[in-house]
Amino acid sequence: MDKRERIILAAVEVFRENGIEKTKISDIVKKAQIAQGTFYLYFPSKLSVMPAIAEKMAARMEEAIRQSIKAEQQWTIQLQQMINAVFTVTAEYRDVSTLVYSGLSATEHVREWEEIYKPLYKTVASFIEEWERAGKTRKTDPNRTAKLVIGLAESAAEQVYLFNSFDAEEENRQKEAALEFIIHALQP
Amino acid sequence: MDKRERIILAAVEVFRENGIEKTKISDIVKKAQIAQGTFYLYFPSKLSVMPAIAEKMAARMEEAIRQSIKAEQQWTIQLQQMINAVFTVTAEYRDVSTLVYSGLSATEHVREWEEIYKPLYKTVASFIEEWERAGKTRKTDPNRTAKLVIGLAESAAEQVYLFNSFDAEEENRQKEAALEFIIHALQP
Amino acid sequence: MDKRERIILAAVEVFRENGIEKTKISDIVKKAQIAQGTFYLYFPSKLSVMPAIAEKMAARMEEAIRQSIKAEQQWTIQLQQMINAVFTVTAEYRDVSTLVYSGLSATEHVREWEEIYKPLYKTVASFIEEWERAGKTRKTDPNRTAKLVIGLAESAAEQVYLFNSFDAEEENRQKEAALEFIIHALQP
Amino acid sequence: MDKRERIILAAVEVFRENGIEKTKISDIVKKAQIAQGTFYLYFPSKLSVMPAIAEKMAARMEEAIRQSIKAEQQWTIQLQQMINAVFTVTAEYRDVSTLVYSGLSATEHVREWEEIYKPLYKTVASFIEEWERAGKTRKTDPNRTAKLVIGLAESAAEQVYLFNSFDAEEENRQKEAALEFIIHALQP
DNA sequence: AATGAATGAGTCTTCATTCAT
DNA sequence: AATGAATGAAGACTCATTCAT
Repeated sequence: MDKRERIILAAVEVFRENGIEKTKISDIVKKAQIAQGTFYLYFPSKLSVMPAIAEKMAARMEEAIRQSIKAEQQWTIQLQQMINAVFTVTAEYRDVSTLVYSGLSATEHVREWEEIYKPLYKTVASFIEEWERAGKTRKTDPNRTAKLVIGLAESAAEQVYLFNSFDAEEENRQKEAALEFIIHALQP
Repeated sequence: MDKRERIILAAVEVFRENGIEKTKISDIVKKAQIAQGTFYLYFPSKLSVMPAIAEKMAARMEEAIRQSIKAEQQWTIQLQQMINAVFTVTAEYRDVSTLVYSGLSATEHVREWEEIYKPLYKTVASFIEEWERAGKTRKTDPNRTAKLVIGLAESAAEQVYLFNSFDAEEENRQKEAALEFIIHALQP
Repeated sequence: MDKRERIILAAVEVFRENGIEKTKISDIVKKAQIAQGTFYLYFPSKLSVMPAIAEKMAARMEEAIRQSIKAEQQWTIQLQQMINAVFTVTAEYRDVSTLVYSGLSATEHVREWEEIYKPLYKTVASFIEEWERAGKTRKTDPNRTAKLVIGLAESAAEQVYLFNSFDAEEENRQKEAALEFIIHALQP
Repeated sequence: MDKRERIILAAVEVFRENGIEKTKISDIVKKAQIAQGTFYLYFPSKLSVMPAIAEKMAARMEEAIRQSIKAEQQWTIQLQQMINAVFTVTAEYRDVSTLVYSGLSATEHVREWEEIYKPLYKTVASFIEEWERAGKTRKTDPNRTAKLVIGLAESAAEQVYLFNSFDAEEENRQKEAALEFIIHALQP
């Protein structure tokens, strides 16, 4: 596999296991099964892997949303799928998501964040637009609303995954609460 | 000023300037104008300053909310004040809020997070409870809703302060969007 | 152009720009526009390029002296030409001359130094011999004197080129002083 | 002893033993009997010790000259003492002198070179001035002549110490040749 | 309680060298 | 002969932590 890809995947794993602070580049290369020096052919530092991880995470979320939603479904079902997707990917990247976030803001990469999230926002916005056009939900600025929805869902997911030792029941209650919250927020 | 206090304030500044990763204890003590060794009289490590920062931030938010809200106001006005407070404190702590968040999660301090946020959540929950009891808003689990509301407001605020060079107009539009979103989410 | 030649020329440039210590083989090959591995087909190490550079430099100096001096000229004019030649080539190789010098001495290539300078010394010595034989200058050991003369001229040149931002006036004064110094040193 | 001093002395020894290229900072600190990190409290890099060494060397030479010369001696004896001093110190710092020289030029410290040599030049110039005033030697620009004299003496010394395995006889012949050369160069 | 020079283990980072193409 | 991606040993450098003052 492509070395760059290997590094990113390994970094995600290692960051998750040890946290950013405690992660050594030597850990990453060990997991990626490449030589120490090879890392520096692709990334200049530990933190510079962050944008690449964020990109993967956002892409994953965008894809998860797009794939799980079917055109013929009710909008509330579609919204539910959306929330499920956000929860799933957030779970997958748990700890890491926050770390990535702070890893980005700690560097000069903040600007890239928006760029990275753009496709995700766009996909969600287009669904919301569709709902509004069909009169299912109230008129809003779909782009702004998309950001709010994703922000809310992520925040809800993080509250579950970050602070509670995993608890499927709690996870479901949180999903439901978020769903209900957003449904009410959007319905006409 | 009290040395502990000086350290916390200095840490906030330095974390903001350099990010957690790149912040050295020597940076903090330099900014705090104390000796290297003195740091250890108050904190055992760089990250252990985090809970103290988070505490300050959450307390300020809680206080800002409590102080800006008056009992006789309409619930939507109260909600608006709430959002204003969240935006104000998030702005004040901008980047740092994320850093604190991940700084906490990177260590064993995660548990403290909930403890720290509890008063804030409680205050907001009590307002929501009030609204629900008065029939202004629909019945929910006030505690869970409080978390969703704060999570949404923080997320909305971060989107403004982190990525856009400051823009008062945009800030207002974002506040308004969040307000409207939550009003619809909560109204009966 | 011949790759070996390209490497030598590139090395001179890079050594001058960065100094020996900071020069990487990767810098040399980049400047020479050849592949990293190609370097090793011609030289076993960075420092082993030194003798080749020194050789070029000494050869140029020797040639410059031989070509600029005409048999029928007065000995003082011949000496002046000699000094001019040393100054010209030293300027051309400025800093590098010192670097080469120390680059050679830093390794086991020291022995080669004398070998390399031998033709230059020999040429100068033969002129001095000629002057002495003709009774123009006092009797000395021509070989030893040749080394002193070249050493003095080089040292004088380095003082001009290394430390002063270029200054034609100063250059001339220095040449003149060196000339006068040597004339007095040699005249009967 | 002062740590900075310890580092400089150790560096001279180690540079001499291994050459600059092969010298590790760990070697220097080992010889200086200080911790690795302590080095960086005084010098930012290996090469930045160079100016300090050069300073010591120049100071040593200046002092050796000043101390070995007595006012009542003949000027030729004084000159001889001068040459002896240059030879002695050059021998003491042999290899190192060239390395220091190139170490300086390899960095941005070239400018410092003149600053460092200034006292030495000044001392020699004042002797030459004295000789000229007393009518012992011909009128010149004493400062420029001082540089030529030192340059010649150093160059002569290096030719002995750098390339020949030590040979007392050769050393004396070289000293004598240099002395005679300069005497002729300066006498009226 | 406060200091800050000194420490050295722990990492990062470089870069000469190799080797499959 | 030429290439240049990959290697990993070697060293540079950092920085949390200590402790004598």
